[in-house]
Amino acid sequence: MTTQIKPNKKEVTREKNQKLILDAAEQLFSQLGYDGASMSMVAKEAQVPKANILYYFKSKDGLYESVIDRIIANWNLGLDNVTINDDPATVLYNYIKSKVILAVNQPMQSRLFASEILRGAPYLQNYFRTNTRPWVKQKVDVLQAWMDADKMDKVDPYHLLFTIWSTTQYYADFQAEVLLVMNKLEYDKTDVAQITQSIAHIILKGIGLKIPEQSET
Amino acid sequence: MTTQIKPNKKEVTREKNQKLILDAAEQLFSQLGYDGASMSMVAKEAQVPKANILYYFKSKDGLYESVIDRIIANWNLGLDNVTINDDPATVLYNYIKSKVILAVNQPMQSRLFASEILRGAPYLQNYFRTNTRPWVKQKVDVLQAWMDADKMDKVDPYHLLFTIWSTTQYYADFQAEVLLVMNKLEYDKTDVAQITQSIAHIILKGIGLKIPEQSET
DNA sequence: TTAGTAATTGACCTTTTGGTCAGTAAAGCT
DNA sequence: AGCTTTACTGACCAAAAGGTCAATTACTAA
Repeated sequence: MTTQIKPNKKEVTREKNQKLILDAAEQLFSQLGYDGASMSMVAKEAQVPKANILYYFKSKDGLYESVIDRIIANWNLGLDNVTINDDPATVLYNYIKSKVILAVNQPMQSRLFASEILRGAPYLQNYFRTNTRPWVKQKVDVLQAWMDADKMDKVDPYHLLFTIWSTTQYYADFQAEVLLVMNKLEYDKTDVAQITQSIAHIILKGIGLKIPEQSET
Repeated sequence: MTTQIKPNKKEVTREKNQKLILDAAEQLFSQLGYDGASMSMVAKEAQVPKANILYYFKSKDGLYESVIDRIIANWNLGLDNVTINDDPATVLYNYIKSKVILAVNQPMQSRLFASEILRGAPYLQNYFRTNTRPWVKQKVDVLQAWMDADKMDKVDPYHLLFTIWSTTQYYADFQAEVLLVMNKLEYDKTDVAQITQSIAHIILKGIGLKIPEQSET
Protein backbone atom coordinates (compact mmCIF):
# COMPACT_ATOMS: atom_id res chain seq x y z
CA MET A 1 0.00 0.00 0.00
CA THR A 2 2.78 2.46 -0.88
CA THR A 3 1.17 5.65 -2.11
CA GLN A 4 2.91 5.77 -5.47
CA ILE A 5 1.80 9.18 -6.67
CA LYS A 6 5.37 10.36 -7.14
CA PRO A 7 7.70 7.48 -7.97
CA ASN A 8 10.57 9.35 -6.31
CA LYS A 9 13.78 8.24 -7.90
CA LYS A 10 15.55 8.01 -4.56
CA GLU A 11 13.12 5.51 -3.20
CA VAL A 12 13.22 3.47 -6.35
CA THR A 13 16.98 3.02 -6.39
CA ARG A 14 17.12 2.45 -2.67
CA GLU A 15 14.58 -0.33 -2.91
CA LYS A 16 16.35 -1.80 -5.88
CA ASN A 17 19.70 -1.78 -4.11
CA GLN A 18 18.27 -3.12 -0.90
CA LYS A 19 16.75 -6.00 -2.76
CA LEU A 20 20.09 -6.71 -4.42
CA ILE A 21 21.81 -6.74 -1.05
CA LEU A 22 19.16 -8.78 0.70
CA ASP A 23 19.20 -11.39 -2.05
CA ALA A 24 22.95 -11.75 -1.82
CA ALA A 25 22.87 -11.81 1.96
CA GLU A 26 20.13 -14.40 2.06
CA GLN A 27 22.09 -16.67 -0.18
CA LEU A 28 25.36 -16.26 1.68
CA PHE A 29 23.91 -16.50 5.16
CA SER A 30 22.02 -19.64 4.27
CA GLN A 31 25.08 -21.14 2.67
CA LEU A 32 27.71 -20.15 5.22
CA GLY A 33 25.82 -19.14 8.31
CA TYR A 34 25.95 -15.86 10.15
CA ASP A 35 29.63 -16.04 11.05
CA GLY A 36 30.70 -17.72 7.86
CA ALA A 37 29.42 -14.97 5.61
CA SER A 38 31.21 -11.63 5.78
CA MET A 39 30.06 -8.18 4.85
CA SER A 40 32.63 -7.93 2.08
CA MET A 41 31.39 -11.19 0.58
CA VAL A 42 27.88 -9.84 0.55
CA ALA A 43 29.12 -6.59 -0.97
CA LYS A 44 30.97 -8.42 -3.69
CA GLU A 45 28.05 -10.73 -4.41
CA ALA A 46 25.60 -7.85 -4.55
CA GLN A 47 28.08 -5.74 -6.55
CA VAL A 48 27.69 -2.85 -4.20
CA PRO A 49 30.23 -1.03 -2.02
CA LYS A 50 30.47 -2.45 1.46
CA ALA A 51 29.87 0.94 3.01
CA ASN A 52 26.60 1.09 1.15
CA ILE A 53 25.38 -2.01 2.94
CA LEU A 54 26.31 -0.50 6.28
CA TYR A 55 24.57 2.69 5.23
CA TYR A 56 21.34 0.83 4.55
CA PHE A 57 21.43 -1.71 7.34
CA LYS A 58 23.49 -0.08 10.11
CA SER A 59 25.35 -3.27 11.03
CA LYS A 60 25.83 -6.92 10.15
CA ASP A 61 23.26 -7.76 12.78
CA GLY A 62 20.87 -5.34 11.17
CA LEU A 63 21.38 -6.91 7.78
CA TYR A 64 20.86 -10.38 9.19
CA GLU A 65 17.70 -9.31 10.94
CA SER A 66 16.40 -7.74 7.75
CA VAL A 67 17.05 -10.95 5.85
CA ILE A 68 15.16 -12.93 8.44
CA ASP A 69 12.34 -10.41 8.56
CA ARG A 70 11.91 -10.54 4.82
CA ILE A 71 11.73 -14.32 4.82
CA ILE A 72 9.21 -14.29 7.61
CA ALA A 73 7.15 -11.69 5.80
CA ASN A 74 6.38 -13.96 2.90
CA TRP A 75 6.59 -17.13 4.89
CA ASN A 76 3.24 -18.71 5.18
CA LEU A 77 3.00 -21.23 7.94
CA GLY A 78 0.20 -22.87 6.01
CA LEU A 79 -2.77 -24.63 7.54
CA ASP A 80 -4.66 -21.37 7.63
CA ASN A 81 -8.33 -21.35 8.41
CA VAL A 82 -8.45 -24.96 9.41
CA THR A 83 -11.48 -25.79 11.41
CA ILE A 84 -12.85 -28.79 13.18
CA ASN A 85 -15.21 -29.36 10.29
CA ASP A 86 -12.44 -29.86 7.77
CA ASP A 87 -11.32 -33.32 6.81
CA PRO A 88 -8.10 -34.15 8.69
CA ALA A 89 -6.71 -36.39 5.95
CA THR A 90 -7.11 -33.80 3.22
CA VAL A 91 -5.79 -30.97 5.32
CA LEU A 92 -2.74 -32.83 6.56
CA TYR A 93 -1.99 -34.37 3.20
CA ASN A 94 -1.97 -30.99 1.51
CA TYR A 95 0.12 -29.54 4.29
CA ILE A 96 2.74 -32.26 3.93
CA LYS A 97 2.72 -31.90 0.20
CA SER A 98 3.25 -28.17 0.28
CA LYS A 99 6.03 -28.54 2.82
CA VAL A 100 7.85 -31.07 0.67
CA ILE A 101 7.57 -28.86 -2.39
CA LEU A 102 9.01 -25.97 -0.41
CA ALA A 103 11.84 -28.09 0.96
CA VAL A 104 12.89 -29.38 -2.42
CA ASN A 105 12.42 -26.19 -4.41
CA GLN A 106 13.43 -23.53 -1.89
CA PRO A 107 15.83 -25.08 0.55
CA MET A 108 17.78 -21.88 1.23
CA GLN A 109 15.26 -20.27 3.51
CA SER A 110 14.73 -23.48 5.41
CA ARG A 111 18.47 -23.79 5.94
CA LEU A 112 18.81 -20.23 7.13
CA PHE A 113 16.18 -20.88 9.75
CA ALA A 114 17.79 -24.18 10.64
CA SER A 115 21.15 -22.60 11.30
CA GLU A 116 19.45 -19.91 13.33
CA ILE A 117 17.71 -22.46 15.52
CA LEU A 118 20.84 -24.58 15.82
CA ARG A 119 22.57 -21.63 17.47
CA GLY A 120 19.71 -21.23 19.91
CA ALA A 121 17.54 -18.96 17.79
CA PRO A 122 18.93 -15.65 19.07
CA TYR A 123 16.96 -13.66 16.54
CA LEU A 124 13.95 -15.90 16.10
CA GLN A 125 13.16 -16.32 19.77
CA ASN A 126 10.82 -13.42 19.83
CA TYR A 127 9.13 -14.56 16.64
CA PHE A 128 8.59 -18.03 18.01
CA ARG A 129 7.15 -16.68 21.18
CA THR A 130 4.80 -14.18 19.66
CA ASN A 131 3.86 -15.87 16.41
CA THR A 132 4.68 -19.53 16.12
CA ARG A 133 3.62 -20.48 19.60
CA PRO A 134 0.07 -19.10 19.29
CA TRP A 135 -0.19 -20.43 15.74
CA VAL A 136 0.78 -23.86 17.00
CA LYS A 137 -1.57 -23.62 19.92
CA GLN A 138 -4.44 -22.99 17.56
CA LYS A 139 -3.60 -25.91 15.27
CA VAL A 140 -3.07 -28.13 18.27
CA ASP A 141 -6.59 -27.31 19.40
CA VAL A 142 -8.03 -28.32 16.06
CA LEU A 143 -6.03 -31.53 16.06
CA GLN A 144 -7.20 -32.26 19.57
CA ALA A 145 -10.78 -31.66 18.55
CA TRP A 146 -10.41 -34.10 15.66
CA MET A 147 -9.03 -36.65 18.08
CA ASP A 148 -11.82 -36.09 20.54
CA ALA A 149 -14.32 -36.59 17.73
CA ASP A 150 -12.57 -39.86 16.89
CA LYS A 151 -11.66 -38.64 13.45
CA MET A 152 -8.06 -39.69 14.01
CA ASP A 153 -5.80 -41.45 16.50
CA LYS A 154 -5.02 -39.82 19.79
CA VAL A 155 -1.39 -38.78 19.72
CA ASP A 156 0.25 -35.77 21.23
CA PRO A 157 -0.62 -33.04 18.74
CA TYR A 158 2.59 -31.11 19.38
CA HIS A 159 4.71 -34.10 18.53
CA LEU A 160 2.57 -34.75 15.51
CA LEU A 161 3.33 -31.27 14.23
CA PHE A 162 7.02 -31.71 14.97
CA THR A 163 6.92 -34.96 13.05
CA ILE A 164 5.52 -33.26 9.99
CA TRP A 165 7.98 -30.40 10.22
CA SER A 166 10.99 -32.60 10.77
CA THR A 167 10.28 -35.13 8.05
CA THR A 168 9.63 -32.51 5.42
CA GLN A 169 12.33 -29.99 6.33
CA TYR A 170 14.86 -32.77 6.44
CA TYR A 171 15.03 -32.81 2.66
CA ALA A 172 16.02 -29.15 2.65
CA ASP A 173 18.26 -28.85 5.68
CA PHE A 174 20.03 -32.16 5.27
CA GLN A 175 19.93 -32.23 1.52
CA ALA A 176 23.68 -32.86 1.37
CA GLU A 177 23.31 -35.99 3.47
CA VAL A 178 20.24 -37.26 1.68
CA LEU A 179 21.86 -36.88 -1.72
CA LEU A 180 25.11 -38.48 -0.58
CA VAL A 181 23.34 -41.44 0.97
CA MET A 182 21.09 -41.95 -2.02
CA ASN A 183 24.03 -41.37 -4.33
CA LYS A 184 22.40 -38.59 -6.29
CA LEU A 185 23.67 -35.24 -7.44
CA GLU A 186 20.39 -33.42 -7.02
CA TYR A 187 16.71 -34.03 -6.55
CA ASP A 188 14.90 -34.88 -9.75
CA LYS A 189 11.33 -34.14 -10.59
CA THR A 190 10.04 -37.50 -9.45
CA ASP A 191 11.45 -37.01 -5.98
CA VAL A 192 8.85 -34.56 -4.74
CA ALA A 193 6.07 -37.01 -5.45
CA GLN A 194 8.05 -39.92 -4.08
CA ILE A 195 8.94 -38.13 -0.85
CA THR A 196 5.44 -36.77 -0.38
CA GLN A 197 3.99 -40.20 -0.91
CA SER A 198 6.29 -41.89 1.58
CA ILE A 199 5.88 -39.31 4.30
CA ALA A 200 2.15 -38.99 3.80
CA HIS A 201 1.70 -42.73 3.85
CA ILE A 202 3.58 -43.14 7.10
CA ILE A 203 2.18 -40.16 8.94
CA LEU A 204 -1.42 -40.33 7.79
CA LYS A 205 -1.75 -44.05 8.27
CA GLY A 206 0.21 -43.60 11.49
CA ILE A 207 -2.57 -41.50 12.94
CA GLY A 208 -5.37 -43.59 11.52
CA LEU A 209 -6.12 -41.69 8.34
CA LYS A 210 -6.16 -42.59 4.67
CA ILE A 211 -4.37 -40.73 1.93
CA PRO A 212 -7.05 -38.78 0.04
CA GLU A 213 -7.70 -39.89 -3.55
CA GLN A 214 -6.44 -36.78 -5.27
CA SER A 215 -6.05 -33.17 -4.32
CA GLU A 216 -5.09 -30.88 -7.14
CA THR A 217 -4.43 -27.33 -6.11
CA MET B 1 46.15 -51.32 21.33
CA THR B 2 48.75 -48.88 22.75
CA THR B 3 51.61 -50.92 24.13
CA GLN B 4 51.65 -49.43 27.60
CA ILE B 5 54.77 -51.05 28.98
CA LYS B 6 56.33 -47.72 29.86
CA PRO B 7 53.62 -45.16 30.73
CA ASN B 8 55.86 -42.45 29.30
CA LYS B 9 55.01 -39.19 31.00
CA LYS B 10 55.07 -37.27 27.76
CA GLU B 11 52.39 -39.38 26.17
CA VAL B 12 50.25 -39.18 29.26
CA THR B 13 50.22 -35.40 29.44
CA ARG B 14 49.78 -35.10 25.72
CA GLU B 15 46.75 -37.30 25.77
CA LYS B 16 45.36 -35.48 28.77
CA ASN B 17 45.80 -32.09 27.11
CA GLN B 18 44.41 -33.27 23.81
CA LYS B 19 41.31 -34.53 25.54
CA LEU B 20 40.96 -31.19 27.31
CA ILE B 21 41.21 -29.37 24.02
CA LEU B 22 38.92 -31.70 22.11
CA ASP B 23 36.25 -31.45 24.81
CA ALA B 24 36.35 -27.69 24.71
CA ALA B 25 36.38 -27.62 20.92
CA GLU B 26 33.50 -30.05 20.65
CA GLN B 27 31.39 -27.92 22.92
CA LEU B 28 32.23 -24.65 21.20
CA PHE B 29 31.93 -25.94 17.65
CA SER B 30 28.57 -27.49 18.40
CA GLN B 31 27.39 -24.31 20.07
CA LEU B 32 28.74 -21.72 17.65
CA GLY B 33 29.63 -23.62 14.51
CA TYR B 34 32.96 -23.79 12.77
CA ASP B 35 33.20 -20.09 12.01
CA GLY B 36 31.57 -18.93 15.20
CA ALA B 37 34.10 -20.60 17.46
CA SER B 38 37.62 -19.19 17.45
CA MET B 39 40.91 -20.75 18.42
CA SER B 40 41.34 -18.35 21.29
CA MET B 41 37.93 -19.26 22.66
CA VAL B 42 38.87 -22.91 22.57
CA ALA B 43 42.19 -22.10 24.23
CA LYS B 44 40.49 -20.17 26.97
CA GLU B 45 37.86 -22.82 27.51
CA ALA B 46 40.45 -25.60 27.64
CA GLN B 47 42.75 -23.43 29.76
CA VAL B 48 45.65 -24.03 27.47
CA PRO B 49 47.79 -21.63 25.42
CA LYS B 50 46.53 -21.12 21.92
CA ALA B 51 49.89 -22.04 20.43
CA ASN B 52 49.62 -25.37 22.18
CA ILE B 53 46.44 -26.18 20.29
CA LEU B 54 48.13 -25.32 17.02
CA TYR B 55 51.07 -27.45 18.06
CA TYR B 56 48.83 -30.47 18.58
CA PHE B 57 46.40 -30.01 15.73
CA LYS B 58 48.33 -28.04 13.10
CA SER B 59 45.40 -25.79 12.16
CA LYS B 60 41.83 -24.93 12.97
CA ASP B 61 40.77 -27.30 10.25
CA GLY B 62 42.86 -30.02 11.82
CA LEU B 63 41.24 -29.46 15.18
CA TYR B 64 37.78 -29.53 13.67
CA GLU B 65 38.53 -32.73 11.85
CA SER B 66 39.84 -34.32 15.01
CA VAL B 67 36.68 -33.36 16.84
CA ILE B 68 34.57 -34.94 14.14
CA ASP B 69 36.73 -38.02 13.99
CA ARG B 70 36.44 -38.56 17.70
CA ILE B 71 32.67 -38.29 17.58
CA ILE B 72 32.48 -40.71 14.71
CA ALA B 73 34.76 -43.15 16.52
CA ASN B 74 32.29 -43.70 19.33
CA TRP B 75 29.24 -43.08 17.23
CA ASN B 76 27.24 -46.17 16.79
CA LEU B 77 24.78 -46.04 13.98
CA GLY B 78 22.71 -48.71 15.76
CA LEU B 79 20.66 -51.36 14.07
CA ASP B 80 23.68 -53.66 14.01
CA ASN B 81 23.24 -57.27 13.10
CA VAL B 82 19.67 -56.89 11.98
CA THR B 83 18.54 -59.74 9.81
CA ILE B 84 15.45 -60.66 7.92
CA ASN B 85 14.49 -63.02 10.71
CA ASP B 86 14.24 -60.29 13.29
CA ASP B 87 10.91 -58.79 14.19
CA PRO B 88 10.56 -55.44 12.40
CA ALA B 89 8.42 -53.87 15.11
CA THR B 90 10.84 -54.68 17.91
CA VAL B 91 13.89 -53.66 15.96
CA LEU B 92 12.48 -50.36 14.78
CA TYR B 93 10.92 -49.52 18.10
CA ASN B 94 14.21 -50.00 19.90
CA TYR B 95 16.00 -48.01 17.25
CA ILE B 96 13.62 -45.09 17.61
CA LYS B 97 13.84 -45.28 21.37
CA SER B 98 17.62 -45.20 21.42
CA LYS B 99 17.69 -42.32 18.97
CA VAL B 100 15.33 -40.26 21.08
CA ILE B 101 17.39 -40.92 24.19
CA LEU B 102 20.50 -39.78 22.38
CA ALA B 103 18.80 -36.69 21.03
CA VAL B 104 17.53 -35.58 24.40
CA ASN B 105 20.57 -36.49 26.46
CA GLN B 106 23.43 -35.74 24.09
CA PRO B 107 22.27 -33.11 21.68
CA MET B 108 25.71 -31.54 21.19
CA GLN B 109 27.09 -34.15 18.85
CA SER B 110 23.91 -34.22 16.85
CA ARG B 111 24.07 -30.46 16.45
CA LEU B 112 27.69 -30.51 15.38
CA PHE B 113 26.81 -32.96 12.65
CA ALA B 114 23.77 -30.96 11.72
CA SER B 115 25.74 -27.78 11.20
CA GLU B 116 28.29 -29.75 9.20
CA ILE B 117 25.62 -31.08 6.89
CA LEU B 118 23.89 -27.71 6.64
CA ARG B 119 27.08 -26.30 5.15
CA GLY B 120 27.21 -29.09 2.62
CA ALA B 121 29.15 -31.61 4.73
CA PRO B 122 32.64 -30.58 3.58
CA TYR B 123 34.30 -32.86 6.11
CA LEU B 124 31.71 -35.59 6.38
CA GLN B 125 31.31 -36.20 2.68
CA ASN B 126 33.88 -38.89 2.62
CA TYR B 127 32.46 -40.52 5.71
CA PHE B 128 28.99 -40.58 4.23
CA ARG B 129 30.25 -42.10 1.04
CA THR B 130 32.40 -44.79 2.55
CA ASN B 131 30.50 -45.60 5.73
CA THR B 132 26.96 -44.34 5.93
CA ARG B 133 26.00 -45.18 2.38
CA PRO B 134 26.93 -48.88 2.59
CA TRP B 135 25.44 -49.08 6.07
CA VAL B 136 22.21 -47.63 4.77
CA LYS B 137 22.24 -49.91 1.77
CA GLN B 138 22.41 -52.92 4.03
CA LYS B 139 19.55 -51.78 6.26
CA VAL B 140 17.53 -50.90 3.21
CA ASP B 141 17.93 -54.44 1.99
CA VAL B 142 16.64 -55.85 5.24
CA LEU B 143 13.70 -53.47 5.20
CA GLN B 144 12.95 -54.43 1.62
CA ALA B 145 13.06 -58.11 2.56
CA TRP B 146 10.58 -57.49 5.35
CA MET B 147 8.31 -55.74 2.92
CA ASP B 148 8.61 -58.51 0.37
CA ALA B 149 7.70 -60.99 3.08
CA ASP B 150 4.64 -58.88 3.88
CA LYS B 151 5.84 -58.23 7.36
CA MET B 152 5.27 -54.53 6.90
CA ASP B 153 3.88 -51.98 4.44
CA LYS B 154 5.71 -51.32 1.25
CA VAL B 155 7.20 -47.85 1.47
CA ASP B 156 10.46 -46.55 0.13
CA PRO B 157 12.98 -47.86 2.66
CA TYR B 158 15.30 -44.89 2.19
CA HIS B 159 12.58 -42.44 3.03
CA LEU B 160 11.55 -44.59 5.96
CA LEU B 161 15.05 -44.31 7.38
CA PHE B 162 15.10 -40.57 6.75
CA THR B 163 11.78 -40.32 8.56
CA ILE B 164 13.21 -42.02 11.62
CA TRP B 165 16.35 -39.93 11.57
CA SER B 166 14.56 -36.65 11.06
CA THR B 167 11.87 -37.13 13.68
CA THR B 168 14.30 -38.18 16.37
CA GLN B 169 17.17 -35.80 15.64
CA TYR B 170 14.73 -32.93 15.51
CA TYR B 171 14.56 -32.88 19.29
CA ALA B 172 18.33 -32.35 19.47
CA ASP B 173 19.00 -30.06 16.53
CA PHE B 174 15.91 -27.91 16.90
CA GLN B 175 15.70 -28.13 20.64
CA ALA B 176 15.53 -24.34 20.90
CA GLU B 177 12.45 -24.25 18.70
CA VAL B 178 10.76 -27.20 20.34
CA LEU B 179 11.20 -25.74 23.79
CA LEU B 180 10.06 -22.28 22.72
CA VAL B 181 6.95 -23.62 21.02
CA MET B 182 6.07 -25.89 23.91
CA ASN B 183 6.92 -23.10 26.36
CA LYS B 184 9.40 -25.13 28.33
CA LEU B 185 12.86 -24.32 29.61
CA GLU B 186 14.28 -27.79 29.15
CA TYR B 187 13.22 -31.35 28.53
CA ASP B 188 12.03 -33.14 31.64
CA LYS B 189 12.30 -36.81 32.37
CA THR B 190 8.83 -37.62 31.09
CA ASP B 191 9.65 -36.18 27.68
CA VAL B 192 11.80 -39.02 26.43
CA ALA B 193 8.99 -41.50 26.95
CA GLN B 194 6.41 -39.10 25.57
CA ILE B 195 8.41 -38.37 22.44
CA THR B 196 9.34 -41.99 21.86
CA GLN B 197 5.73 -43.00 22.24
CA SER B 198 4.42 -40.43 19.80
CA ILE B 199 7.04 -41.08 17.14
CA ALA B 200 6.86 -44.84 17.49
CA HIS B 201 3.09 -44.81 17.32
CA ILE B 202 3.03 -42.79 14.14
CA ILE B 203 5.88 -44.49 12.34
CA LEU B 204 5.23 -48.08 13.33
CA LYS B 205 1.52 -47.90 12.73
CA GLY B 206 2.30 -45.93 9.62
CA ILE B 207 4.10 -48.89 8.13
CA GLY B 208 1.62 -51.46 9.36
CA LEU B 209 3.31 -52.54 12.58
CA LYS B 210 2.27 -52.58 16.20
CA ILE B 211 4.27 -51.12 19.08
CA PRO B 212 5.77 -54.09 20.93
CA GLU B 213 4.42 -54.74 24.44
CA GLN B 214 7.62 -53.94 26.28
CA SER B 215 11.26 -53.97 25.42
CA GLU B 216 13.59 -53.50 28.34
CA THR B 217 17.24 -53.38 27.45
C1' DT C 1 75.05 -35.99 34.57
C1' DT C 2 74.39 -34.58 30.48
C1' DA C 3 73.68 -34.34 25.57
C1' DG C 4 70.02 -34.67 22.52
C1' DT C 5 65.37 -34.37 21.37
C1' DA C 6 60.68 -33.22 21.79
C1' DA C 7 57.22 -30.22 24.05
C1' DT C 8 55.76 -25.84 25.03
C1' DT C 9 54.55 -20.98 24.61
C1' DG C 10 55.01 -15.67 24.61
C1' DA C 11 55.61 -12.51 21.26
C1' DC C 12 54.71 -11.43 16.87
C1' DC C 13 52.88 -11.42 11.98
C1' DT C 14 49.51 -10.90 8.23
C1' DT C 15 44.97 -10.80 6.81
C1' DT C 16 40.37 -10.04 7.49
C1' DT C 17 36.79 -8.56 10.24
C1' DG C 18 32.87 -5.21 11.31
C1' DG C 19 32.51 -0.55 11.46
C1' DT C 20 33.40 4.88 10.98
C1' DC C 21 33.78 9.20 8.71
C1' DA C 22 34.72 13.06 5.95
C1' DG C 23 34.15 14.33 1.55
C1' DT C 24 31.65 14.03 -2.89
C1' DA C 25 27.68 13.29 -5.85
C1' DA C 26 22.91 13.41 -6.67
C1' DA C 27 18.23 14.54 -5.98
C1' DG C 28 14.62 17.64 -4.47
C1' DC C 29 12.62 22.03 -3.87
C1' DT C 30 11.66 26.96 -4.75
C1' DA D 1 19.63 28.15 -11.37
C1' DG D 2 20.94 27.76 -6.96
C1' DC D 3 20.48 26.15 -2.39
C1' DT D 4 19.48 22.27 0.97
C1' DT D 5 19.34 17.89 2.06
C1' DT D 6 19.96 13.27 1.51
C1' DA D 7 22.52 9.41 -0.64
C1' DC D 8 26.59 7.48 -1.27
C1' DT D 9 31.52 5.71 -0.91
C1' DG D 10 36.80 5.52 -0.76
C1' DA D 11 39.93 5.63 2.66
C1' DC D 12 40.70 4.47 7.03
C1' DC D 13 40.59 2.14 11.86
C1' DA D 14 40.89 -0.89 15.86
C1' DA D 15 40.03 -5.50 17.04
C1' DA D 16 40.24 -10.19 16.27
C1' DA D 17 41.19 -13.85 13.33
C1' DG D 18 44.42 -17.91 12.19
C1' DG D 19 48.99 -18.94 12.12
C1' DT D 20 54.44 -18.75 12.74
C1' DC D 21 58.65 -18.89 15.20
C1' DA D 22 62.50 -18.46 18.13
C1' DA D 23 63.50 -19.18 22.67
C1' DT D 24 62.74 -21.79 26.71
C1' DT D 25 61.53 -25.80 29.28
C1' DA D 26 60.76 -30.52 30.07
C1' DC D 27 61.87 -35.53 29.25
C1' DT D 28 64.52 -39.45 27.96
C1' DA D 29 68.27 -42.38 27.18
C1' DA D 30 73.16 -43.25 27.53
